[in-house]
Amino acid sequence: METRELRYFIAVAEELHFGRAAERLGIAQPPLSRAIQQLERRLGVALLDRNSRAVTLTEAGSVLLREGQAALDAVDAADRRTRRAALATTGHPGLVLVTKAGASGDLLPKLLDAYAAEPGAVAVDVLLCGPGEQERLLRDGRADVALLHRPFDSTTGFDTEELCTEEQVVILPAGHPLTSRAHLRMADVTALPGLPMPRWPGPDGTYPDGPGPQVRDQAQLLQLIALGRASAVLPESCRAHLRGDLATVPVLDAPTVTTVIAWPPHSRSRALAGLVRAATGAATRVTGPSSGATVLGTGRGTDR
Amino acid sequence: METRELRYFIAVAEELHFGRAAERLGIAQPPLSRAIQQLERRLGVALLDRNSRAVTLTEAGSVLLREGQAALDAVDAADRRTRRAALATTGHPGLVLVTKAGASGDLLPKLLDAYAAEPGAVAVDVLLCGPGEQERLLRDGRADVALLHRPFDSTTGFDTEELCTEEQVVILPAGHPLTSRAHLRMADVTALPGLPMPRWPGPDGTYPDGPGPQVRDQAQLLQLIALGRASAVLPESCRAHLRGDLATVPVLDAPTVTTVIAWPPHSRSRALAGLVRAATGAATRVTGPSSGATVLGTGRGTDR
DNA sequence: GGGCAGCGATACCGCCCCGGTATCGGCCCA
DNA sequence: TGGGCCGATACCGGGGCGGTATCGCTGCCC
Repeated sequence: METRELRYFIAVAEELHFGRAAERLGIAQPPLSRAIQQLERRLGVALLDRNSRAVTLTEAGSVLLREGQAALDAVDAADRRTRRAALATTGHPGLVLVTKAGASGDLLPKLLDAYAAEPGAVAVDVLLCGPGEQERLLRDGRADVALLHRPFDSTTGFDTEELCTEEQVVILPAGHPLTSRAHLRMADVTALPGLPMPRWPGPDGTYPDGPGPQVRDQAQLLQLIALGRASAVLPESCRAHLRGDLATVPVLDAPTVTTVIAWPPHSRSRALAGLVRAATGAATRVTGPSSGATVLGTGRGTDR
Repeated sequence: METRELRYFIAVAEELHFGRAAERLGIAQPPLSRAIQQLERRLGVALLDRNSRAVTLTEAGSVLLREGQAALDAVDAADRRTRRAALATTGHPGLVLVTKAGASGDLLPKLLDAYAAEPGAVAVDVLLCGPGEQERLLRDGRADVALLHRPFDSTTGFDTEELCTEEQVVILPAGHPLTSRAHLRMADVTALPGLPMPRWPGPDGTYPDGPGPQVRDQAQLLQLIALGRASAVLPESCRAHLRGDLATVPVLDAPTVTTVIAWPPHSRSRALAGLVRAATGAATRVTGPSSGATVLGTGRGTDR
């Protein structure tokens, strides 16, 4: 199976329309029809049902859609990481680290400084993105390593190393009555009158229905809170860079947030290994030597 | 980048010899040379150093070797799983479960029975393989789901669900002096005179240097132990089907073995989800409802 | 109900690219 | 210095890819 065939099939499977898929691919419709037929013939599998007037996926077709997307991501990753590895010897962007905008406020600079101080360190580009986008970037090679936050981000499919854990606090407008309290519970803050929790976009970029303002990043969120239009529960480290018109109160029963460093399990480059080592070192220095940073490697036993 | 180019490059990168790589690929050498040159030109990256008389990988080349192998595995997986999905509607092998030969003696039949009893269950093929092979099979689509045993198997890159945990025992020839002991420690069994631990093949199929007989599977191992040529530490569940000429003694400080069910994180087919559900159910019934089987899903939070 | 529009399939054609054979050029070794 | 090994180059033939033109089918609408 060639990647060209996969790209073609995925375009048709997503559009469910040969004409639009061909346009998206920048080719004419007849070669696309023929390519899909060839793919089906070579696989010996019907991928699409063409009851004229409607194209639908068969069971096998939806399997190929999911698996093919993963495969194309892997091919893209190979391309991008190879290019980056070549540039790293002469130019700059040796590694790309991705994290959510606004998160890990003080950990990230410490981590970067610690790695930069290592011998043989390469330049690290930092990529900031919205929630839920990191996994995709890591999978298709636009990033090499990510800072993820359990339990909000899924870490499945990646190697991870824990860096630190923290409690969460609720962010409120300065002067809000609840800011006088020493601590709160989730039940106190989930349905604050006039201060709904915001809505974040899903993986497809659309917003779920419901109350609360739509936000894309943390800056938007904080501004809305300062305006008295929303509230939010965030890891306590966000207090370090908070604006003066906001206040925080610990939330006792909010889930603990664990920051982990994550990377694709097969790509154990020298540069990446160094960054991970620097990260765990920096984290132990932040949180104290006895917490954070699990050291147990991922080595296979010599046994069964 | 086309999969043909990737296959060609990987062949050359592994052989480090254009002639042999071409032979392995079933083509002549000149088209192969040209294809690699085109690939390098299109990427704008030198992948190989040809100091006549020796071909070596550049830094970028070794990145492409690793990433390309992962990408080709993903493409192969897409191919195989699509074919299997199509056959499942009419024919037999709906899911392929892989586990190490000899392991999970009583859990596996319970799991299969529990799943077969579910409505809409598809046929499950069971594939037995040697240690360390399961991850590869899962990655390239020859299997859909695996039973892995931490800490021996690496679970990185997969979604997992814990099924059960067990202590380990040492397997000795019946009549060995130590069999009279109620329990032992690792220090007692690592260097038994005349009964060395066996050597298992590495990922590349070769055996590490050192003492001890070479074994490929559990049957070979048990026969060697019965002959008084080896000893081994295995999970206690292996006692269920042990031959009469072998004896076991618990090893108190051997690492606890956790059996997990693992699958590629992106392939959440209906059939697979059913099998995982049946597996966790069967495991809770085996180990008691309060242990085993973590229920916490991998869902992304709506928050960041 | 017949014309029409939309959509995928088919037919045919030209060109590029892949793979093959023959050969060259450099290097090590005898 | 000649021979052998190995990768690169030159050149050729065929298959496949992509393009245009057209067909066949099916709802829809006047």
